Amino acid sequence: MSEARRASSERSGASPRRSRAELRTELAETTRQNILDVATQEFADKGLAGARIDEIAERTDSSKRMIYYYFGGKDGLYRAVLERAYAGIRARESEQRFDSMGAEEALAELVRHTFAYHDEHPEFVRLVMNENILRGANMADIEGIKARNKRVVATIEAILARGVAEGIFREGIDPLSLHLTMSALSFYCVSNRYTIAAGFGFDLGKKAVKARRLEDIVATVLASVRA
Amino acid sequence: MSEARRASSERSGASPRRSRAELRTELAETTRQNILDVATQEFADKGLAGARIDEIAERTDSSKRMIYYYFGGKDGLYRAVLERAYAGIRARESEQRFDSMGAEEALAELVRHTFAYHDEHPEFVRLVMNENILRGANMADIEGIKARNKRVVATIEAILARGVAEGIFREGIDPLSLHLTMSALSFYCVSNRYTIAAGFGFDLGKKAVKARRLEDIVATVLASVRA
Amino acid sequence: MSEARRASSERSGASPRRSRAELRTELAETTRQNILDVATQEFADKGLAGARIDEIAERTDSSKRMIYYYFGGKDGLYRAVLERAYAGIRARESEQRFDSMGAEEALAELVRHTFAYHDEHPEFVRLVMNENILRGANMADIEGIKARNKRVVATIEAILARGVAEGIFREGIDPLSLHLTMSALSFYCVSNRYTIAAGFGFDLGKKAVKARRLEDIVATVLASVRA
Amino acid sequence: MSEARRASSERSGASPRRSRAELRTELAETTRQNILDVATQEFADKGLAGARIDEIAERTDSSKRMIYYYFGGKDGLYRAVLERAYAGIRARESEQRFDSMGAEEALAELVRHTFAYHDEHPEFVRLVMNENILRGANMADIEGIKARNKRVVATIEAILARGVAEGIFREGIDPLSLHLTMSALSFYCVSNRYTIAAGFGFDLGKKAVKARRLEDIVATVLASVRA
DNA sequence: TATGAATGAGCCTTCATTCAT
DNA sequence: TATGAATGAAGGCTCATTCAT
Repeated sequence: MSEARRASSERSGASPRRSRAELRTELAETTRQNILDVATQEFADKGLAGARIDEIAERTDSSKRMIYYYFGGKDGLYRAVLERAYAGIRARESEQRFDSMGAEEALAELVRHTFAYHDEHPEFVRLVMNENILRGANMADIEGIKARNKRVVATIEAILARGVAEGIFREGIDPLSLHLTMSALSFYCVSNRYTIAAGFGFDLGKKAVKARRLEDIVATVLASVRA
Repeated sequence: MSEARRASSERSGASPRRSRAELRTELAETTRQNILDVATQEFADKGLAGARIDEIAERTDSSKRMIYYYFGGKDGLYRAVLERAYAGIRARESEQRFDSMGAEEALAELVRHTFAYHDEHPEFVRLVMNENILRGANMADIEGIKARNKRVVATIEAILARGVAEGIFREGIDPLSLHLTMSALSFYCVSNRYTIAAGFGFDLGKKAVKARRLEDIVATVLASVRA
Repeated sequence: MSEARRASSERSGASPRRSRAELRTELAETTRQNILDVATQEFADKGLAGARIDEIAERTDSSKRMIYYYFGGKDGLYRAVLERAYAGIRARESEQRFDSMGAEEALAELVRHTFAYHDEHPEFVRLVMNENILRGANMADIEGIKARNKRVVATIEAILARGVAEGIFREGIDPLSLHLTMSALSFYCVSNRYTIAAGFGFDLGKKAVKARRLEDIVATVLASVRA
Repeated sequence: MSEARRASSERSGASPRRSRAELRTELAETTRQNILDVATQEFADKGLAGARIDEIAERTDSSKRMIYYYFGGKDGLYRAVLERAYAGIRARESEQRFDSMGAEEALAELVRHTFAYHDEHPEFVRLVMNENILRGANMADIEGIKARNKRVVATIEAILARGVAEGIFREGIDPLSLHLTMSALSFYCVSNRYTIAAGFGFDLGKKAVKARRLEDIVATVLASVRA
């Protein structure tokens, strides 16, 4: 049993008896996820145009035929990868709760969380970069993305409202604009890591460098909203 | 007369008499620049892997063979394009003078200038995105890039110092970190325009939207340095 | 049915039932051999640099793509061709038995056999010529070639020993040197056929001319070893 | 002044006064010879198909244009190279005199001379190999080659006749066949040097190995004619 | 479902050769 | 005569995709 399949089994638990149909479905799902895992790495690494179906297939536990069987082709696979990547960030963010904190603390936490997500998921960042290279050609196919984003903006809006009520935030701040600021500052640290390193000798891959930068980002965001 | 050739003629002036060798050299330079112009668009549009030599050649005033004659191959052409793109931003920034303004005004101007450069040169932004996809593989070949960046950081440092002297800026602000903030906020508006549009229904391609966003960015940067 | 496929069928015999995998493997082997057949002719005809992959592919029962699938590229194909050519001469020579004859008769037979092999396999001769033009760049990759040659030299050594025992051969003859003499005289008749024809009006392609030349070669070799 | 041109000047002597036309002719001849020198190396090294006009031009004291001016193209250059190579061996052999020696000594000398020429002119050997790969396509264009060869055969014939008169050689030996034997044994040591080295671990590039082989060849040839 | 074999279109590159000054 | 620039044809190779068993 391959590592991927074992991991999948554990994930799904080892319920003693399942029907054949169930097992088949689970196997198929395992195969799908395994392909998506590999494809995510490849597309994130080299972009859509640079990735190779053959290479993806080879690093998979299954075969090239399965890619076509499950995803129809390279583009379909890419779309599935992109969709799952967006689903990932959605899942995570929905877990977060900022209601119990003060507005400033909540906003700082949100910045830290945003930064961390980008930092821990460079493959997501790189997929988004690639999708922008493609001028967002596949974004329409992704369901629920606007809904999720609205929730994020609403979260920010709520925090801003609390801050205004607390008398510590300015009024009239556009929550979407603030979201873009937070995203831009987080995204850029990952997306442009290599040209920054080459251009400034400033390596954002290093933990300490990253931590310092994060604190500057938090300070910047907070400063931008303070009354 | 193609745009490229006209540009070249203007560049060289209209000196009444030139030697054969000079004319030949100029013609060659015209060809080179024309190829670079087209290649810049293509690489910016589709990335290194996605661009097609055939397509570049076709849109050129010369032929595919000339690309190999002057640039050795696809990679060589890409490197030349990247290098010229960085040379462009360097040339422009060196023209700027902020000495005559007050610190706050100077910083605001610098932000606006940075934003404008990115906005007016999406091909530069996209080339940098692509180069980051390639993990900066070709950055080492670009001369003078660190020197230019040091100058930019020095400019910021000077403004910060003036602001501290004027009593309006905080002390201890890292000029490189501030530069990254300014760059990130400007870069992101161009680089992630498409996923932002699809994800938020927020079109940063529109003039008014862009202007509003710029003012938020200026405000954010200023807020981050104020005493 | 193409010649290559028929040959393959005969080789594999006509066992009534085979598994799918076996059939697939056999089909693949047929394709491989067919490509090698055609490529052998082309490389022998025009050398490595002069041969054209397109032309080879066209004369094949399969396609250009398959050449890359099985052999990786032009060089890989050339190496496979060279290896099979050497394997061919090895297979044939191992069949020969000279033990039952007198030493002189055995040596004469060996010369005739060597001559005949070169005569009947001009493509082998021309491949070896080409490989020498390449300064033996691909010889290292060919397995078993030294072992085979040692056997050939050992055969000669045995014949020489018998001849000495019979009192008809001189002592102290180097078997490798004698092998080179036999090879040179045989090889040259094929390798230099065209310049000999043009230079002397002496056509070694004609049967009678060839036969006369062979007898001179046999006589020369025998004379060189006689006591 | 390039090395080649200087060498040429010295060769032609430094006669105090020459007309412009003479000088121009000499310069042209120098250019021609320089191109031929370089082309000989390249064609001998890589064969007609493997040699590159660009590379030849680059290693020349003049330019690519001159190759086309003087030789019409790649094929014309190749033919000129081949012709000059044959002219070279002709020039050298005509210097030889064997009349003053005994028949056996003369024959041995002729063998040694033949061997030495091949050994010292591997580029000639390799050009002939290549020409045979081309099936002698360019041999018809070479003038005087048959005449030269007749002279060589006549020389052998004369030596054989003397040997018969001396009572030491057999009657009825075909001088052309003997010439082929001598040529084959000499040619093969150079032409097949690389496959011999790889196949037998026997390096005919080494002086001592070569000398031993030469003595075997001399012995073989003499044995083949002895009464 | 799964696998190795096969495919055709198209990509990057190179070549011998000619042009323009 | 000489030189750098230019060219079209073709060469080697790779890609995403489909077939056959």
